[in-house]
Amino acid sequence: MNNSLCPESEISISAKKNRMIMKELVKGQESATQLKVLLEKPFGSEGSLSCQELTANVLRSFTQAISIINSSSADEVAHRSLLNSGQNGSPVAVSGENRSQKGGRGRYNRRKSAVSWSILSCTTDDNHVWRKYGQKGVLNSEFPRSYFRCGHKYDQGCLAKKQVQRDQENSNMYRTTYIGIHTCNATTKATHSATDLLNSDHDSEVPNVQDHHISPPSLNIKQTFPKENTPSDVTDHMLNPSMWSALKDFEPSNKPTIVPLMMETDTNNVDNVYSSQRLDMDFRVPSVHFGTDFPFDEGHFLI
DNA sequence: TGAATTTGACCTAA
DNA sequence: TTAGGTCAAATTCA
Repeated sequence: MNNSLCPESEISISAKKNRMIMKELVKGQESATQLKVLLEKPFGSEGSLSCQELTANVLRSFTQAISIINSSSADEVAHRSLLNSGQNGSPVAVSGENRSQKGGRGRYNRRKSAVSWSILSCTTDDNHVWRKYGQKGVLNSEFPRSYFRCGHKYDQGCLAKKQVQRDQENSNMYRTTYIGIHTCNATTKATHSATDLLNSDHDSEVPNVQDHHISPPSLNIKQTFPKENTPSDVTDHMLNPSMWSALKDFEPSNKPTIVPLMMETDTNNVDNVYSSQRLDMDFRVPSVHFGTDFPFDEGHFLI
């Protein structure tokens, strides 16, 4: 079996992924624009889509874009793993194997081995089907943390998970941490959203924000990469700067221009965050790692 | 009655 | 030792 990749195929796949990423980002932009229009309307005005639906669309577009970006990374890691396994490949402990006989429970791998990012939002809807598998109280937080796995874990082997917790500072908001990438191809709306589940707590006095439209939608997305991903690993899969140039130049009718704003970078260069402040929305775009030849000194985008 | 959620016990990593 | 994450039996829901 030949593991080597044809350079032409790589270019083709990369171009295709770039188009897919662009498509998702444009969809997110359109939803965000609709959201802006909706917010500027007098309260109670009818809209084609609700605030929550638009927020979910924006989130889904970015999630999909992240998935596409990181699928390249995952492919590369898997490829490297394959190559390395022939030399010094050591078996990785998998949850469920070598379990102790005590209650059928055993060791799980708690290492942060998948890409993760968190968002702060007034809704937890993201058009994925989630199954709740646990809830725990968290130290120094009055709100419990709920644990969800993808509803397609067993039928499609999707390992995506998320953790949802009410924000300590603003109990109307939910801090959702996504762990791992959806490998399932279904984005069917869950019959019961995570928000519903969280709001179903009997002792909860926080109203259901989905029903009351209390606060303007706010998304705060912060993406982190596993520590195994060195900066060089990450930059191997960065977006081509030309794509961002194209994105910057993309200006459909009635759509605001994308403008680079400020960039937040931490010292490890594995947890970069790009954000934008626009209108009354604090809207953070999942971090994307650029090469040193990236044309912008600043990396936030006004959508 | 099957599917989904809740919840306490169990386990790992720090 | 302990906080956080997961399991799985019990419970609830449709």
